[in-house]
Amino acid sequence: MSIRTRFAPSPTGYLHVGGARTALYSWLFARKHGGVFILRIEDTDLERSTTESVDAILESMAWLGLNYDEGPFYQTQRFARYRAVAEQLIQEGKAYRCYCSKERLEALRAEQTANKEKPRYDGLCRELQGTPAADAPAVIRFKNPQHGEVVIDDRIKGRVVIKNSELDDLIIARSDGSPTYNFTVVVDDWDMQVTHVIRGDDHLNNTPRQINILKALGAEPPVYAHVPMILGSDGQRLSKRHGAVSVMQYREDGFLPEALLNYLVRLGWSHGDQEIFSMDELVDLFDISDVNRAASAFNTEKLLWLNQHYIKTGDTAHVAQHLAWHMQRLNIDTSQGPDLADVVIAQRERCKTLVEMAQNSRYFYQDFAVYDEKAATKNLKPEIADALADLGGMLENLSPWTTEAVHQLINEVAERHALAMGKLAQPLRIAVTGTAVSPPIDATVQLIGRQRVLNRINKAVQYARNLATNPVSSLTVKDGLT
RNA sequence: GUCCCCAUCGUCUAGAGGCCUAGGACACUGCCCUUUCACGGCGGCGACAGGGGUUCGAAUCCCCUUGGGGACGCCA
Repeated sequence: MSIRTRFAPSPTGYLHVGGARTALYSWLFARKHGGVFILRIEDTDLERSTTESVDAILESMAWLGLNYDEGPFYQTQRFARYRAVAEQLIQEGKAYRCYCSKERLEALRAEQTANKEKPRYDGLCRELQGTPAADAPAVIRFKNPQHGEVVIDDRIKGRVVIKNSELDDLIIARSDGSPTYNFTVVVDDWDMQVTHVIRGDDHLNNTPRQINILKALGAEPPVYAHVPMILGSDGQRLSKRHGAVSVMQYREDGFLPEALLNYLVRLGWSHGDQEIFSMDELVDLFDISDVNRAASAFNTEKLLWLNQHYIKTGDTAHVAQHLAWHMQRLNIDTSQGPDLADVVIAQRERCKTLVEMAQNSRYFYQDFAVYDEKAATKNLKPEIADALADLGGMLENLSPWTTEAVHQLINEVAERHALAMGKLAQPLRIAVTGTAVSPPIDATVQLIGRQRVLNRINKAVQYARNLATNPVSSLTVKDGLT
């Protein structure tokens, strides 16, 4: 029998990193065994489910590259099926209608809590004889076994035993007829022939109930693997106050999907000392039973390091493609200027995120109106004006326009003016980029292009000379640059 | 409160009784490289939660304590 796994998010929000990791583990496990990966949308909570959330989840999965073989299936489209199974359970005496009011249940819970007991349904309607008014509102409860125990041979947690006396008769259908989570999961995993349920360990407690229902249906329970949760950097449950938690937020913050994936897979799983994994390697090396049992804290610093690694070593065209998305978000038109792949090559060693790269690459495509004040004051002094002007003149006729030629020219001009390389390079950097930080100056000049460089040098010469007579008002370049 | 799960550097982890005076990675930090910022190279700092057992020998097995996390809904 071939392996079938599923990822079953509820569309009540975006896809967060914990869900993404669970999806990744399920996906990897299916791929490793040549199995099937199913996507199922658990939208039975009509109040909180939204189509926006569905879209966000689908978009996140696509961005991560976690493709599914079947689905997405929507539980809201399977209500008839759940209803039929619930009726069948009633017919077989394995479930019953419960007429207890919410008020009664609340009072029961309050009493049990006061007595320091675990709040549970007391089974009042379990043995109810005869039917109250036909239209009396009723929920359907599953008749959970009252004795014995349930054994889960979890692939991650190991053997977990729960006494049936700890469980109660859970509601499988609400009074409006809609099915509840623990029931839909069971019916779906059964119908979809899921062989391995890989999910967050917050569901470990639900598992014995689900196994009991499965058994009542005469179904063979799947193999379970409960993956530990991801905590925030402070060891607390991950939430918005920890910063980014949604997959799409990481996209917006300038992360590459392969970096996020690599980070997530290593959170709770490892293969010796190896840190960097390609997806192909993961499909080969990953095994769900190697996942750690303990929860782990999300650490953005390490993600950043991985991101930079992939920016630095990835295929430039690939990185450029992702960079283009960010350039567009910053409204930077990249049609007039250097090839983005060349910008990636120039910038890749000094950026941890693509947002950083995009922001620091503006000057390749757009003119700037002001200099970084500190840098300009320090470097664009009157005494450098002549050398800069000289360099501008030389650049005007430089041929060929290559990084090497630019480099050589800067050296020559520096020498002619008795300046150390850096004494000319830094003013030039401010002149052409407006800031004190950029890729190597020769490559920067080459990429910006001759015309823009000449214009900017002219402005800088003006600025530097002006500084001598009017140090305060000349802090900005008034006319702007072309 | 009851039940369930968990416990190695700040963080992610290696470790499946002797190979461990506990290894790697991120972060931090010292030096080198260097036209800026970086990249890179070589070092440093830094952990087996505590207590009992079992054993010739325990980070590794067992028990207790402590500390985290989860579940206990007509949410999923």
